[in-house]
Amino acid sequence: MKITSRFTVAVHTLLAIHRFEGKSKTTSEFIAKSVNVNPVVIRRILQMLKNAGIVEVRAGSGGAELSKDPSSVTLYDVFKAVDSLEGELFHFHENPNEACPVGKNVHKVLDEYLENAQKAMENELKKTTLSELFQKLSDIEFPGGKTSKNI
Amino acid sequence: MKITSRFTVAVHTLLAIHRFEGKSKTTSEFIAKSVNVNPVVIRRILQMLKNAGIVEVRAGSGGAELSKDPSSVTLYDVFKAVDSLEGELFHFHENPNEACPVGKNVHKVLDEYLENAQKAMENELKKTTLSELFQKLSDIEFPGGKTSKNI
DNA sequence: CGATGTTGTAACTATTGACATTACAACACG
DNA sequence: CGTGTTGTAATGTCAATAGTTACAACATCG
Repeated sequence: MKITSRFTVAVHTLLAIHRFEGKSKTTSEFIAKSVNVNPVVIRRILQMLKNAGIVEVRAGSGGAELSKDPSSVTLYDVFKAVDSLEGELFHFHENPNEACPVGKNVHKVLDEYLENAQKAMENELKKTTLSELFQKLSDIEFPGGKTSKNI
Repeated sequence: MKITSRFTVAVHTLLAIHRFEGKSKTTSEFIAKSVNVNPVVIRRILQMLKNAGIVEVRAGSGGAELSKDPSSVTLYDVFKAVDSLEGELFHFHENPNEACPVGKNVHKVLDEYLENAQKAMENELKKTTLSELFQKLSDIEFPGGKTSKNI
């Protein structure tokens, strides 16, 4: 029914990695405290982000960092990395009756529109990059912009 | 993770009600056979569609029919009627740590973008009306258009 | 090189929500 | 009135997420 919280946890994780870069070692435990979930959940998500080439994770020594320019990573990339809808956002009932003219054709009638709806959502996510999010967090934290990294 | 199959079942139901109008009594059992689910599932969905003012259901005598002009009912209306996301498509982790600058502000940073993504999807669904779907089903069933109702 | 802290991952549990199913009272209409 | 249907509650089943424990593999520091 809803999209997993993995997605927002992943974004939260990336925000934390950036925010505390050079300030704290961003271990799974550290991030877990900020998100308020079990560290294993963070490790699992870090793995998915790693597989998507978005972060580097240091086994042993601990901590994670971005492995891409944040202006080249969109919310969509993060979404795809962790929330594998395996393609489909909408969930079709499995076995419509092929002997019925409606059951036989529902897919042909509907699929196109459902696809478009999903794509509209995904395209919207593609509009936002991590660097925008970092900037926004910074703006919220330091309204004057004094301590912003971007001066 | 995914959107309930209730949505596609509901559309299927509406297609069936229209397709068999005047030809068969569209009881929950009849529709259930086309969709291939339990009749109770159809009754529940018919209730939700009724509450949304989209259909009339005849208790006792049986059957259901559209109570609105199909050109005024969009996929979005159906979606809202049966798949109560209670607002949110995306699912936020519950209790981010307020003591952490990231945990304290994730919502402020992210909400706007998530909302926009959901709205993009919903707006896409608003573009399609039931009458378009009926027409499309008819076109698929009767490619020549001979038996189409719209001659 | 060994102690320490961390990741990577498996295994198990708890919880949640959708859907299936059974059952039956309320109801409409011939 | 009898039949077939809806409306709805109660219960069962199943899949997926997330929580938790546990531990081997690994990196780094002293």
